[in-house]
Amino acid sequence: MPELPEVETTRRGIAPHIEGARIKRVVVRESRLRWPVPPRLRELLQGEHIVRVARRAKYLLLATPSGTLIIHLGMSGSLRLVDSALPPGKHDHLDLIFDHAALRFHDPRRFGAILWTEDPVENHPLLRELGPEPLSGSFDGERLCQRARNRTGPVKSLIMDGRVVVGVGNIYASESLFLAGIHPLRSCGRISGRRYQHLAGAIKEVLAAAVAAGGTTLRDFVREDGKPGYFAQRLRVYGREGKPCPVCGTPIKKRRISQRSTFYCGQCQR
DNA sequence: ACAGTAACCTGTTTGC
DNA sequence: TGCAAACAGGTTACTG
Repeated sequence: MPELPEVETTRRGIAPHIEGARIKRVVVRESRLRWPVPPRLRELLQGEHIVRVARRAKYLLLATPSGTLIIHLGMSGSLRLVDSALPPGKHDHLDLIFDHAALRFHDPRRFGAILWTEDPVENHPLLRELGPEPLSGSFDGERLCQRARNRTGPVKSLIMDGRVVVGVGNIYASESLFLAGIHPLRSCGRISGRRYQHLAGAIKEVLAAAVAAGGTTLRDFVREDGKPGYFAQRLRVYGREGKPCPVCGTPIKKRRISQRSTFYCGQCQR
């Protein structure tokens, strides 16, 4: 589910409600997520207050004075702000209960994660090797070009590699390549520097537009208030197999590239 | 060192 | 209609 725009949408939704708020209680109903929820999380968080809600790649970082709660939404996770009296539903695995509301973590597939660290969060093993933020100045065509050297394999895999650039998942990879006019199967080494600049620009453009629309809801992504994101209506190729390319009308193709469905226009993308 | 892929889960859709 | 297989937005850990 959630790629960078969905995680950023969630961050923006919850931050104003929980920054500065004190955690009254922690309820863990299911600790078997991607990794076990830390057994001592209740004691660690009880009475702490949230200093800041940040995001790195697809990780949400809830900073407290004693450490940082790291939340990943996996494929099917979402966070909602609810009345703490609202009875939990199926797959509502964890609540952080504040005075005025509860932050509720919901994740049917349990690929998500909730972790705790007391070290500087950027040193955490999961965050340490990550590439630049796509919407920051440290990501550009030159970086893509550099990381494409000595690399074989399709360009789609390059832009989905978190060590190259973070936040680009399966939907936005297809969308960015369409916008840049590059075929997803094109080999990394067979793309000019100029085209890599276009691609970097396309990634920024697509992600920024998706953030502005509140993310993409395909089936189960919801924002903190339970509403969907509206970028699905603006997808040009993803999920549109057989439908006309919005630019040239040629039917959109679908292929599997390293086990992931990939959508593109065989006419516009070379 | 790198690239490809199996594995982690549940729910929904597709195909026979 | 029913059942099984395929597939779904992510990422690590393994294999070769």
